[in-house]
Amino acid sequence: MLKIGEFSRIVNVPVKTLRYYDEIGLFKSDYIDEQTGYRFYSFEQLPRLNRLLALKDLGLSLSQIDQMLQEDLSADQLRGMLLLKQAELEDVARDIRERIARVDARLSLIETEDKMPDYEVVIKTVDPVLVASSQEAIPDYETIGPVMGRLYNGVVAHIVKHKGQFAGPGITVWHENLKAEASLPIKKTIPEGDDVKIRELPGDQMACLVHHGGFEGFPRAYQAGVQWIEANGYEITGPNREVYLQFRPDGDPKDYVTEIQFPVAKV
Amino acid sequence: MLKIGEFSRIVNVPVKTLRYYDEIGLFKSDYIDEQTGYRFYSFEQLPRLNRLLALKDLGLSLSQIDQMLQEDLSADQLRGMLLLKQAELEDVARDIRERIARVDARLSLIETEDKMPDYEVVIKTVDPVLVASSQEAIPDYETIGPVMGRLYNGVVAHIVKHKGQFAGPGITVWHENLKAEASLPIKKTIPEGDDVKIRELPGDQMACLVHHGGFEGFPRAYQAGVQWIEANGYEITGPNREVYLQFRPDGDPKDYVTEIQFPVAKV
DNA sequence: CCTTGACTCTCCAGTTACTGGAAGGTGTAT
DNA sequence: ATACACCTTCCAGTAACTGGAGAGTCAAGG
Repeated sequence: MLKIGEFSRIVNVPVKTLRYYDEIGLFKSDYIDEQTGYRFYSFEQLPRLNRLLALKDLGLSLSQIDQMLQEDLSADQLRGMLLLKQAELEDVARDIRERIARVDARLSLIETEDKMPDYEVVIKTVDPVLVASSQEAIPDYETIGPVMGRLYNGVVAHIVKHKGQFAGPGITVWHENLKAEASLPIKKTIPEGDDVKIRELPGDQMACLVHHGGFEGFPRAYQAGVQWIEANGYEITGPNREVYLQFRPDGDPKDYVTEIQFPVAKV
Repeated sequence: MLKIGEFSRIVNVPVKTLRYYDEIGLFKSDYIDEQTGYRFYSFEQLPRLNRLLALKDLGLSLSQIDQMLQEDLSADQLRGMLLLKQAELEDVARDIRERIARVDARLSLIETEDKMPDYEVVIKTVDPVLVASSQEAIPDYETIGPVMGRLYNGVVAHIVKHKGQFAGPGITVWHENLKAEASLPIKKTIPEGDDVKIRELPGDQMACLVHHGGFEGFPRAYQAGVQWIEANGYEITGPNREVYLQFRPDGDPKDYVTEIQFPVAKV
């Protein structure tokens, strides 16, 4: 019989930890002196503790270990739990690799610009949203402003006409060949019009960045977004969007806030 | 101004989390209605939150992020923190890889034996220990018993003669060519004898396994140890040891408990 | 004007696997 | 007798939330 300190030295597990395992019932002392409360351990307990430690080394949680230490588990059950853990570890490993890549990307940005990047890109999952929208190809860059104004005015008019309820800020979806889809989220569906369609913008994983200020700053923001996507091993999988979080046609462009979203997937 | 729920939807961060960040002072709401206690957020706060989220994506802790969000950090300081994090992530990645290897090894053991292995190997750091020891080459396997008996008796006699204090169970160190060193830990140093030397067994990282029963079972235990060491990417770096945790010459061999230790290093 | 339902608030508890410390009892060597 | 190491229990703290209770707020619909 060994006192807790002696046992601790043999198995190289802190006394506190042994007491903790005792408390949660994972590894009980062999015998407790009723007078003093001293815990005593025996050599017969070594195999169980060693198995416990080996399983802990695999990264299993204490409650999983508790299960695996039950005597009556079949080899198949053991295999199952280990396979599960294996998959989990692979996930974590991938995660860490991606993290390292992101740190590397940020470090090289700091090297070139000598400060934190101007735009922060975050990946988030965007929910599907019901919108009324109208689209049109933009002939050239100068006409973006007027055409967008016309499109949004048309959609607003259509929603108002059918007593629809607005549900959020405007979203422009940029299809190929400079075709812009001006959409406004609505709470419930309403009839379609000649130009105004009702549809659901699909939810997706998006790389998002926020631009503060007028539209003249968009090219730099887009560039930052595309750069990040490339550096972090994603690829663009569909039309990108602009969400006009803060915008009024008569407001000061300095106050505009726009979120630019690119649907992405890991390469 | 946005209520917490609206803001939460835009940034895709749970309301609870925003309140938590507010509480710890990492990301305060812009304004709080004194009447109702409602938190209000503004679009101007988006950049800070996005930077926060981006840094969180790198795996930084909230307190590290808090530091990095200070305005007055130089590019060098930022670089330093990121480099630190990078190194830390590399460590974690290595750790995970080793863990995966251990899980794989155990899975293949289960495949072949259809149950948990008989011997559990754990890596632990063994402290240096002061011993009195005596060594001798063993001519062949049959004579191990008598020779070891003679060696240990000699060491015991020497320690008793010099009034040394025993400090733990006997340890046999197996040097090359079947040379056995019978050592007994002592509390304080004592004079050496003709055959009995005083020395410190070095501390080391050891792969350890515990064998219950008589010495006839040692070959299987050794085999299990060596197998594990190979399968888990370690190599043996010195003479292995046997620690006789429970042993009496006149006892029942079934009750013997021996720990076999191999000094190892990652390949 | 009242009700309903969606939001919001604060406060408390729980999560994991321990770790540290305080206050007090025990065992052994000098 | 007295150090001193060792043992006990109990409480608090860690990181980053998450869940729930109980109560107050707000806007829309009947």
